[in-house]
Amino acid sequence: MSEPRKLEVLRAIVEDYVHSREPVGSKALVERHHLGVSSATIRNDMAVLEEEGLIAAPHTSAGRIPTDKGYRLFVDRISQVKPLSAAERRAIHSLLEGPDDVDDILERTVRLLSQLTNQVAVVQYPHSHRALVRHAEFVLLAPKQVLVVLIADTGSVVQKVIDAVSDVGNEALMLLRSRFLGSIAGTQLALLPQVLPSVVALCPPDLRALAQRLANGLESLSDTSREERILMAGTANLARSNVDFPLSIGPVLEALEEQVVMLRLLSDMGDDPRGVTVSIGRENPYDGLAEASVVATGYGSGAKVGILGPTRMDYPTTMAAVRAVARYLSRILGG
Amino acid sequence: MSEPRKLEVLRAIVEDYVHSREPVGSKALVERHHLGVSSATIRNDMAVLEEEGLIAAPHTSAGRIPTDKGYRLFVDRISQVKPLSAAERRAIHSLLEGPDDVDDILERTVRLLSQLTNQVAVVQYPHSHRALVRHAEFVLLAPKQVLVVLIADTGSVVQKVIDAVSDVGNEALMLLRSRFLGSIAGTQLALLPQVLPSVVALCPPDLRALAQRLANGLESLSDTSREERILMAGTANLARSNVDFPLSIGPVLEALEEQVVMLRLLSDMGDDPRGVTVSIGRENPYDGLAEASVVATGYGSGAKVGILGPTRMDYPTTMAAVRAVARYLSRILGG
DNA sequence: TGTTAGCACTTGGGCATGTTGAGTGCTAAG
DNA sequence: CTTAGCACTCAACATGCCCAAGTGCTAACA
Repeated sequence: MSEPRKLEVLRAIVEDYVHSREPVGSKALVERHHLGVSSATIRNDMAVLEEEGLIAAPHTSAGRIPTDKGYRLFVDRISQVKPLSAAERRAIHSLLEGPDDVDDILERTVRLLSQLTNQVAVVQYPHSHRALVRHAEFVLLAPKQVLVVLIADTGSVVQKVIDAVSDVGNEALMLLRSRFLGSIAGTQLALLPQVLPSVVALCPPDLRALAQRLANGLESLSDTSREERILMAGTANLARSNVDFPLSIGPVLEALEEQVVMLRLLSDMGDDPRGVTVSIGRENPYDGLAEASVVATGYGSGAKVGILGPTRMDYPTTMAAVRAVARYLSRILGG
Repeated sequence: MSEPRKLEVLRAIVEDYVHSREPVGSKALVERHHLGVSSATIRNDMAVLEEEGLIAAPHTSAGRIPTDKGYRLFVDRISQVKPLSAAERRAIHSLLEGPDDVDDILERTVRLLSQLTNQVAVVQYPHSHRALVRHAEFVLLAPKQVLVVLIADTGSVVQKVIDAVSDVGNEALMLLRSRFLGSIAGTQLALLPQVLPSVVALCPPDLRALAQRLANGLESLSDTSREERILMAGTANLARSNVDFPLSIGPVLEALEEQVVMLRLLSDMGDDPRGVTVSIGRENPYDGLAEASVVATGYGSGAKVGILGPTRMDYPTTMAAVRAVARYLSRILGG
C-alpha cells in the first residue's frame, strides 16, 4: 500500500469527520473523494491506520474517527493552510481602523477571532518588559493614602494604592515625585528593581520611610507578571458547537476562568515565530481540556493569541485565521 | 380549602422541586412534609394552584413543577431569608482583609459569590459620577500622540490616547496641563462637560486646537458610561447545575458576554435599597434568559451585584448570600 | 504484490409492542 | 371540607425484531 495514499485517506477521514461529526466509513469515503481505488482497498488502508493508532472505531461496525495522534499527523504533515476569504480579510483589516487604545484593540481582536473561527478566542496582554518609564505620579487620596501611577511609553497605565505609616504632606510628595522621576524616566520597567534602591537611599532621612513605600509600589507595578492577563470571547461557541455532541463543557469553562491555567497553557506552547502551534486533546497539560485543542501563536513581543475548541475542528481554516490575526495584531501594536 | 395551606403546598412544591429536580406529586408531598392532610386533599389544592397558573404538569400523569408565576409568589410572599452558615460568614469576612484595590476586591467578590451560590456571579463596577477630579496628566507618547490620564479621588484611573493634528511640544503640554488642572481639580467628573469649554476658550489661540482635543479626551474619560463594566465568575457552574437538565446554556453565555445586555438587565431591576430584587424566567427582558433568574441588589452608591442561575434555584439561600455580600461590599468600599 | 469483488458477520439505531408505576381526576361517603 | 377508593393516562423502561452500515476475510485478478 502506498504511503502517499495512506496519508490521503487519513486526510479524507479527518476532513469528512470534521464536517459531518459522524464516524466515516470506507464506502462513503470513496464516494466523496475521488481516490482512484475501491472501498475494499480503503478498508485495508484503514486497518493499517488503525493499527498505527491514527484512527479508531467507536464500536465494531461503525466508521472510523481520528485519534489525537491522527489529528497530530494531519496538522503536522498533511494540512495546507487555507487562504482566507475576501470577507475575512476585510474583517481583519477593519481592525486597523479605530482608536489605537490597546484595550480596545485586544477587545476587538478576540471578538473578531471568535467570530472567524466559531471558537473561543483568547489573547494575552502584550508583554511590556521592554517598555520604558514615561511618567510616574503620586496622588494623595487621603492623609495616609497615596495612589501610585506608573505610565509606560507604550501607553500602558498601571496604578496602585499604598498606605503610609504617618500623614503625608503634599510638598513632600511632590519632592519625592521629581526625585523619582529624574532617576527612572526612560529606564526599562524591568530594571526598576535595580534602580529604585539608590533613589531611596539618596532621599532625606525624614522622607525615607515614605520613599521606600513608594518605591515598593512602583516596583510591584513594574512587575510584568501583574500584566499577565488574558482576554477572551466567544464562550457561547462552546455550547453551540457541541449541541449534539456533548463534549463536557464544564471543565473547559473552568479552565478558561482560571487565568493561571490558560496562561500556563499558552506559554507552554512553543513559540515558532513563523507558524502557529497546535496542542491537541490529551497533549494539553490540563485534564479538563482532554477533548479540546488549542491553536495559538505569538504576536508582537512574544505574547500569545489563539483559540480553543473541540479536537474535532477545522484546523486548516482555524490556523489560517489565527495566523492572520496575529500578523495584523503585530503590525498594529508595532511588534 | 384554606389559603394558608395552599401557600404551604406551593412552598413545599418549590422546595422539593428545587431539591430533586423532578416533578413532585401529591403523595411524595405528604410524605416529605407533615402537612396534616391526605394526598387527595393535596391533589385538590394542586388543581387550584394549577388553575391559577402557579404550577404546571409537564404531562398528564406526572407531578407538578412551579411556573415562573409560582416562583414569583414563592419569592414575594413565602420564602424567608435563610441565615448564612458560620462558614459562609467567615468566608465573607475574609473579604475585608487584603489590599483595598477596587479591582482586587471586586474580583474576589465575584469569586466568593459564585462559590457561595453555585451560580454565575456578576458585579458592576462602582459608580463614580460623584467622584471628584484629583489629578490630570498629559503624557507625550509620540510627536503627535498624547496620553490623557484622569485620576479621581476614589482611586480610579482612566486613560486614553489621543492624536494631535500637528507636533506637540512638551512645554505647551505642561502649560495646558496646569491650566486644565487649575480649573478642574476638585470638580465632579459629571460636571466636566460644563467646565471644560471655558478652559479651552481661555487658552492662547495657537494652542486652542490641541486644548480642544485634550478637553474632548478628558470629557470622554469622565463619561461614566465608560466605567459601566461588569465582572463575572463561575460560568462553569452553568454547565454543572444543568448536567442532567439541559437548560440551553448557549443563549445564557451569549447574554453574559454581551456586557450591554447584562448592564441593561441589572439596571432595569429595581433598586430596593433594603432587599434584593429577583427577576424570574420570562420576566427577564432578554429572551436567552427565559429559563434563568437573576438575583441582584445594589451596593455602595448604586452599582449592582448579583447572580444568575436557572429558574430552579434555591432562592432563600441565594438571596441571603447576595444580600450579605452586598452589605460587606458597601462597607468596604464605603457606600 | 497490490487491488478488487464478494460475502459472512457484527452491531447500533429505529420501530413496534408490551408492561409498569407514578400520578391524576372524579365520585361518593364520612 | 376532607378522605378513601378507583378508573384512567402516560412517560419511562424493557423486549424483540429488523435493517443498514460497516467491517474483516478470502479468493480471484492484474
